[in-house]
Amino acid sequence: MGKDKWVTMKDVADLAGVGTITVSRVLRSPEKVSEPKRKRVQRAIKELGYVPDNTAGALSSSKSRVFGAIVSTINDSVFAQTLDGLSSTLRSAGYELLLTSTNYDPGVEEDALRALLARRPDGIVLTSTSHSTGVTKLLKSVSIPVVEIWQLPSAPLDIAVGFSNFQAGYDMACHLIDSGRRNIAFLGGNGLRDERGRRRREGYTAALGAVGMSPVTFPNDEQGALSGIEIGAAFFEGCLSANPQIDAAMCVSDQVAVGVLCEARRRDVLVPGDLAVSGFGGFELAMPSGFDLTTIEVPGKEIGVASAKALLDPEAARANKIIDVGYNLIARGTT
Amino acid sequence: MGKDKWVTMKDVADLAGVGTITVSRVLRSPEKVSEPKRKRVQRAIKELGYVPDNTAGALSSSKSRVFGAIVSTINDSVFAQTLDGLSSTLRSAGYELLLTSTNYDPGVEEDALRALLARRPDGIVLTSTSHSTGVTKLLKSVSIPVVEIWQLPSAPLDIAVGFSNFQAGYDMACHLIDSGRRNIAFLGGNGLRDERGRRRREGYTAALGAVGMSPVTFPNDEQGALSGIEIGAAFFEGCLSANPQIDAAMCVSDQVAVGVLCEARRRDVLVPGDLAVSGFGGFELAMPSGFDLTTIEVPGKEIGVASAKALLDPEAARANKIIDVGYNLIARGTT
DNA sequence: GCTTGATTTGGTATCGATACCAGCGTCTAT
DNA sequence: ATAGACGCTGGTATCGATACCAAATCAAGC
Repeated sequence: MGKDKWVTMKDVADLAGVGTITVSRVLRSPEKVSEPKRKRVQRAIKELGYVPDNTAGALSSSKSRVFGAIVSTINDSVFAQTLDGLSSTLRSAGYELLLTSTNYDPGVEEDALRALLARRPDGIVLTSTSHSTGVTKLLKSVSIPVVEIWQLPSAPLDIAVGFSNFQAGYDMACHLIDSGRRNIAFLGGNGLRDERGRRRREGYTAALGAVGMSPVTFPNDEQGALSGIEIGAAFFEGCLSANPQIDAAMCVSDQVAVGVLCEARRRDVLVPGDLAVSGFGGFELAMPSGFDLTTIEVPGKEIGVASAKALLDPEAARANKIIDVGYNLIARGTT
Repeated sequence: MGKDKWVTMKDVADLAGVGTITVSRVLRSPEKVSEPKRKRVQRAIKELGYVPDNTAGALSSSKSRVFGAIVSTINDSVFAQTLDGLSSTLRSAGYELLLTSTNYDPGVEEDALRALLARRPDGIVLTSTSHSTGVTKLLKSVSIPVVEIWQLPSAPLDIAVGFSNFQAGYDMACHLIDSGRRNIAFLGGNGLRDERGRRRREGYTAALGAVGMSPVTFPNDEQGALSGIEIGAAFFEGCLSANPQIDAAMCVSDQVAVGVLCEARRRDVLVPGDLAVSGFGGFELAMPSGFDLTTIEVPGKEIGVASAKALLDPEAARANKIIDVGYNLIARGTT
């Protein structure tokens, strides 16, 4: 498998006839090196196929040029967009991303964080907002920027980028109420693990309360293990057949909403005539050429890009600590 | 902001009254340290809140305990599953994952690879299979395991984990032919960037050729910029209205298939009566409670897990170099 | 009691880059 | 002509952990 040894900076320096520090400068601050030497060093780098060792650089400069990210799951298109924005913005600034997922298990967050900190990252991105005391303590003892994303916490540890899930839930419920619905059920978002979904549900409850309506409860309300689309389908069994007065299904996600829509078609329930349906996320299938689903579109990629900027220039970001990227309620054919 | 200095191994050693090397051993090979000292060291670690510095460790042991991954895009549910499997398997073995995406731009692959190599990873995972000469040269000059995933190359650089997209396309086309379809169109997978989709299309062409049928071509066949669901919807404009004899739409992905299904409903085209539809990927919406879509289910997570195992034990994996995880053709209601 | 061998422990050099500081040459101002 | 300033360059110490080797400890066997 090729040679076992890496070319070092010294090799390059010797070939170019300069000191190692000059090679280092050519890479990190070329403007400080005279034209002829710079050219010579660059030629030597190319000739030897030199790839610098950033771990060594990190040790001596205590700047790792790496950022760490802890996400609840990669396997969700909205997070994926965020990671995409984060990773490409960081990379074009010469930084790398260390990725860890907790799979919605808060117990592993501290371990994951320790493992990340062991790489001495220049900053950290977290998706969850309620942390164990161990995690909070670790984060506070560290002097690097910490960015919490997606759910805006009331008191950010350092910097937060996202939007209010509560407000989004509130707005969507208002939209359904305004369009004449009177018996609105909320589907999903009751698992302990999905904090963001729970907030949306809370917003829904609050909006109903504000106009004197009360949430529709139904037995089959605990579907932790089901996938989004199955929750949507199961809704008809547990809820609609028992509570035929329900005229709107406000879903915690587009996936759940699509599950509802698929099952509605099978049962000849008219949407939006008999039942209004709304989603959350703004993913591809909600578009007019797909399900034409009323949903809340979240700027996932923008969250990633904004977080990256916050990491790269924490001082500027700390000026207003909370960066609200907002969301768009898009009313379409299903309501 | 907290304090600016990290606790070092020496601090722990001093508090516990041992040498630094003993602390190192407690962390890396506890069984080599006597019970009392081990306990003492562990208490000191806890008391000081010591977090080891792996960059320093990497430098002296030349083992970074980090693996690098270069993917075409994070923003695709199948890759996300793979990354999930990869990252969780690696993490439970004490390794971390450095993630980079190329956004399907082969031009950035070499840069991304150089950046990864600068972190001296213990191994690398790549999604694409056709690399530039620069990339190939770099990978060959390196003595770490290189795992190519998803598309199985004919001659792997080192280790490959995935399945044959060609064969999958072939099988699906056969399924459609066997169920009596005679005019089968292939949708998508014609972009230059999506190599895996192209292979599926090639399998389709080959299967048709084997029974003396020829591919259905249609004008609107170049939809590089459209999203999957839009390609599916556009199909009706560019193809079906002009070629009404078409009786099957074999789609490069589940997303495209869903686009076709949504539009078919709008136009009252009967599925599978007038038109058979098949997808690829086996994602959530293809399930019976969703679209009940005939599709090819790919074990995305398993690819991630198998790659992780290959990285962790390259010698074992090199025994058969190509690890075919296979796929499942699931015939459902749309064909 | 003393040797042998296994086990446990610590000192020191080392990994590859960068920080810091000193030295050199060139240029300008006096 | 000389002093001071500035741009460029290189030597050496350093970052924090681990490898390597040697020393110390302990148990068992004669």
